[in-house]
Amino acid sequence: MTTHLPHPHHPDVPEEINGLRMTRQRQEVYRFLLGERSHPTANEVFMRIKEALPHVSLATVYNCLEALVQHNAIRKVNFDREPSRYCPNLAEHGHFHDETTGTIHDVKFKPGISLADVLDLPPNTVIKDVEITLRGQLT
Amino acid sequence: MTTHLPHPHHPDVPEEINGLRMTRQRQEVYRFLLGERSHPTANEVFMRIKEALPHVSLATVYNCLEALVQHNAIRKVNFDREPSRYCPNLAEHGHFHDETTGTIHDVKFKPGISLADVLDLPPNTVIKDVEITLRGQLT
DNA sequence: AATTTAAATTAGAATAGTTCTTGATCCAAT
DNA sequence: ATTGGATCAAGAACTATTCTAATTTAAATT
Repeated sequence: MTTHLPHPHHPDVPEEINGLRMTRQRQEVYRFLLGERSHPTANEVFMRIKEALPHVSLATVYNCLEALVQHNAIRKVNFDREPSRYCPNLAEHGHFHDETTGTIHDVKFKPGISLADVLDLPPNTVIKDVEITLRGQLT
Repeated sequence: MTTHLPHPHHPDVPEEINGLRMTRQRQEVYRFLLGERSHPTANEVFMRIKEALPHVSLATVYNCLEALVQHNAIRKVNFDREPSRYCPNLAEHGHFHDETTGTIHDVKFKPGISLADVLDLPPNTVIKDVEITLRGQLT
């Protein structure tokens, strides 16, 4: 089944991102993530965009998220084996998981610091992706 | 069903680790991990220790691994949402995932470096656990 | 040494996030 | 308008892990 909804113009979301055609569903997913700092799960995205697209399916949300990740529009973030979360912050950063509240906060690097300065990497290593996760409490 | 196997003395594995009684199953799991640098999954541990304990169950392997993690005898390591892997290296270190071969290498910090020197942590943050994952290629 | 009690183990069922399948629908280009 | 490839929807399938219930083991006590 399809939505048969009009395809309104969303001036804040372009027609295309890094070569990915922005369908109505992808727009809603992306637009919601842009306004969220809470690193929502696929299911949370699903629940939220159903308000705008009542017939959207969870599989489509997964498809949209995966497409956006593949085209470097968003990042997928994992904590242990909890449900994956999605993050529109493309700058290199880590994630602090506050165990008291369950909330997740982006953590920036101090200016001028690169991971290679810190880690004893094997020679001839090409790093394509870095993930830094911190767990603890805000007191 | 039970093994009815004798409980041989393994001089390289103590009777107790950090207050955790080392049953035969826990000994086999722990001993195998100590000799492995490949960060095996629960299933890989299971397949391997079946040679010594033919009647061991996968649930028991999960129980043993969890008990060892809880008592700080080993570490649980996650890459995205792939099956969890287990690591006997207790020193603070990261993991480099070589995408070409699929192998995982421990990565040490450069001496004298602490994460707090590198990250812009919010004030009043108590860090209980850090996980650093790198993905890339060895050329 | 027998009894009691708690912990550990096992086998299989249950769970949950994610992926897959299939058919329908949309969209761009002819 | 038609065609062909991409996208979507609904639900089934998959899989790593956890849970349940029953059994067995080990430790503590008599």
